[in-house]
Amino acid sequence: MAVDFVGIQSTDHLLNRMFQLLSHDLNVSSTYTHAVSAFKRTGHARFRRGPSSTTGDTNGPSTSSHSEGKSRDTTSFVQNECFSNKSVTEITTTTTSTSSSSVVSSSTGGNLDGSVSNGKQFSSLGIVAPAPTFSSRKPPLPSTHRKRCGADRPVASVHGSGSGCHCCSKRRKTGSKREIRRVPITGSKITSIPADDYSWKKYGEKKIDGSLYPRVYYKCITGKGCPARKRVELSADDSKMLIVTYDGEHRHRDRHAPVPMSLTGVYGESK
DNA sequence: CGAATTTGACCAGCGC
DNA sequence: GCGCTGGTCAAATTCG
Repeated sequence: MAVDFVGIQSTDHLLNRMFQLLSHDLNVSSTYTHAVSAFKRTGHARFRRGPSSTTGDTNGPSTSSHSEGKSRDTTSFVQNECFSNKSVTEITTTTTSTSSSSVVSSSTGGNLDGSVSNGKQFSSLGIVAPAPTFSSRKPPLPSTHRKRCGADRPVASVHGSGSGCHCCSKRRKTGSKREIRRVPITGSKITSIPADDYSWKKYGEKKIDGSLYPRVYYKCITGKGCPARKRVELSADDSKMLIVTYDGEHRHRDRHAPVPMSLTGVYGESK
């Protein structure tokens, strides 16, 4: 579905426009409104301040540089719906590739996602509302800042997978356990996101080529060093369905995080 | 101040 | 071999 954004001149305008389009599709008007409100008011770092030099940068995204060459990268968006435990279509596969054709295996009430933080975390999943890109953000990091894949590269400390450096283990692993679930978007309140069996921390979000919706990445923080990951995205062929892909196996005994749900998120991860 | 989230940048796998 | 793209990192930001 190609969306023509020509003529959109402000963030509000853009949001409204998106709202109109999406309301058509999803019939989520009230929820979306709610979401937008939340989006505007709450959450951490939802909006970033522009560079200090941008006093009164009402021009919005300085067309300039912001994404330019790499516009494909992350895009912020607004969540509109929450998810219900009911009728979760669970598609389980243990695959070796990335695609997701699959077979329905069961429906467990398993929740999908967002288990971590009372829905805050889910602010990102759902309807895409192209971000109010207010600033150009931080300047490029010095090349020396980044860890490099090489002999001197630290072993995946954050990932905790303990196997290889962070980047060497990040791509399309073949043979790794993968489970794909399709979950309907049926909720009515963005704050009533069901808890998952595990605690997850969002660590990234990416606009996927060919998809209207960004993909959100989570890592398991239930157990220290657990390599399990999951990705959440809206189904391309059915905007009312979410696709939750679990990657890797959990390496801990407890299914639930040993921390109060209110303390979800980064737990023990050091910077 | 710590926790949670956002998001630009980086990097390697993969397709052509 | 090169370019594209998905996956990840981590600084920046905001809120409780």
